[in-house]
Amino acid sequence: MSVWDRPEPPHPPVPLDRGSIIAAAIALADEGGLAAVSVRKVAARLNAGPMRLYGYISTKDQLFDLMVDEVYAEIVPGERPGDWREALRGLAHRTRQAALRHEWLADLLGGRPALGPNSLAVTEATLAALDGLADVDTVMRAVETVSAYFTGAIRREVADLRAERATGLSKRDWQRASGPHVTKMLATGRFPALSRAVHDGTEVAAEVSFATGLDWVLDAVAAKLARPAG
Amino acid sequence: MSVWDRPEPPHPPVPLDRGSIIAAAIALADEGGLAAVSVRKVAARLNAGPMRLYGYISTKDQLFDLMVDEVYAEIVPGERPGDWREALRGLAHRTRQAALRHEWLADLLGGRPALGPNSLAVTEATLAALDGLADVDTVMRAVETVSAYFTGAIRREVADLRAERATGLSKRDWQRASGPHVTKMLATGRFPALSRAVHDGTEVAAEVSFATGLDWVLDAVAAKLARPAG
DNA sequence: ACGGGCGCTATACGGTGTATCGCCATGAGA
DNA sequence: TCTCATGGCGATACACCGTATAGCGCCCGT
Repeated sequence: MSVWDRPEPPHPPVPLDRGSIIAAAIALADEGGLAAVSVRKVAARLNAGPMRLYGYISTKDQLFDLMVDEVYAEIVPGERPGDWREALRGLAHRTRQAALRHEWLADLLGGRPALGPNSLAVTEATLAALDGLADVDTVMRAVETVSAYFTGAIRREVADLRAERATGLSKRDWQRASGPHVTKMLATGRFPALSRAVHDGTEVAAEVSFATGLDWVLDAVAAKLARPAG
Repeated sequence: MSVWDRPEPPHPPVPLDRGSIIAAAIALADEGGLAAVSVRKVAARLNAGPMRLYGYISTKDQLFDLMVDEVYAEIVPGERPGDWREALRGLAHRTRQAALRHEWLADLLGGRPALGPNSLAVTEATLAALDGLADVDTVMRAVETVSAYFTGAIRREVADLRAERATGLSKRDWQRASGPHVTKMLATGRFPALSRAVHDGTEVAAEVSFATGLDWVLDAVAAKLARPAG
C-alpha cells in the first residue's frame, strides 16, 4: 500500500472564507448564468458540504448581493476623471463592460439597493465628481437619471444578446427569416409603423446605440447643471 | 345520505384556457410576488393538477412572458396622444403605474425581449406617434433611450420601495436611525460626498423624481428630433 | 488531562419544474 | 349500437433546490 492509497484527510481541504465563496459563485454564474448558482454547487466547487457555507453567508440572496458588490470593484474609477461628463460616461461604460463580462449582472442590476462597500465607493466617486456644480438635489437627480438610463439600456442589450444567441439570428434578420411568431404578427398589417421601422432601420452596433443614448442624456444633464432651477 | 355527501364529479371542474391560467398566475404574483408563482400553486388555484397546465403552456418562463404581455394590455394608450412628447410621457407613466399595481413587473421589465401582441401594440403606437418627425434611426434611438430610462427608474423605485417596507424606514431616515451597516460605513468618513448628499438632500416623492428625470430625457430627445444629425 | 465551545457534517423537510406513463372518456366508424 | 382509436388529463416519479436541526469531533483554554 503506497502513500497514494492513503485516504485524504477528510476535513480541512481549504480554509474557506467569504471571499472564496463569492469567487466560486461568480465563476459558476459566469459559466452557466445565475440559474447555475446553487448553494450546493458553490459548496461542491470548494470541496465542502452545502451547510458549511451558512457559517459565512446567511442566505442565498445575500450571496447574490455579495456577488454584485464584488463586481462593483471592477467599476470603481481608476483615476480621477477630467470632468463630470467624463465621470458619468466612464461609469456607464464600465458598468456596461462589467455586465458583458458577467452577464448575470444584468439580471441583478437595479433589483436591490446596492449598499456594499464597493457600490458605495462608486457612488462616492460619482458624487464627488459632480460636487459643487449645482445644488445637492440637482446633482442627485442627475446621477439617478443617468444611472436609470444605463441600467435599463444594459438590461435590454443583454436580453437581446441572449435572444440572438438562442435563435442564432441577429435581431435584424430575425423576423423575415423564421422568427416564428413575430413574422406572422408583422404580416397581419396591424403594425405598420413597426414594420417600417424594422424594414427601413439601420442595424447599428449595440455599443454605438448605447453611447448615443448616453450622450443624449448627458446633454440633458449638462443643460440642467447649468441652470439648477431648470 | 344527502346530496351534500355525494362526491364531487372528479374531473371537469372548469374548462380552463390560457387566459385563466395567466389570470391566476397574475393574482398569485400580485399577492405574494413572483416567488409565489409556482406551477403547482397556479394549478391548485384552478382546481387542476399541476401537469394539466402543460397542455396550455410549454414552460414556466413562457408563463412569465405571457403575464408580462397581459399587463402590457394596461399600458396600451387609450386615445391618440396630442404630440410625440405626450405619447412618450404617457407611455412612461402608464408603465410605472402598471408596475406599482403589479410590483413583480419590475423584476421582469427588460429581462427579455417583449414580443407578445400587447407589447407589440404598445411599440406600434409609440412609433406611430413619432413617425415622420425624424429619420427612422433617430426615432428608434429616441424610443430606446426613453424606454431605457423609465425601465431603469421603475426598477430602482420598486427596489427602494421594497427596502423601505422591509426595514420600516424611509430611505432618508434610514441611516441615522439604525440602518445597521450603512451608518457605520458613512461614519468611517470614507464617503464624504455621499454623506453630504444624504445629509443635505431633500426627500422628494418618487413620482416627482421619476417625472423630473423623464422630462430631462424628453428635453434631450426634443433637441435631437429637431436636428436629426445631432 | 480535561471540559466546553464551535465549526462542521449528516440528515431531513417541504418545496420546485417537468418527463413519463397509463387511464378513461369521448367521438368516429362499422 | 357496439367497438376501437385518440387525446386530454391525472398520478407518479426524478432530480434538484434552500435551509432548519441536531449531533459529532476537534481544538483551545485552563
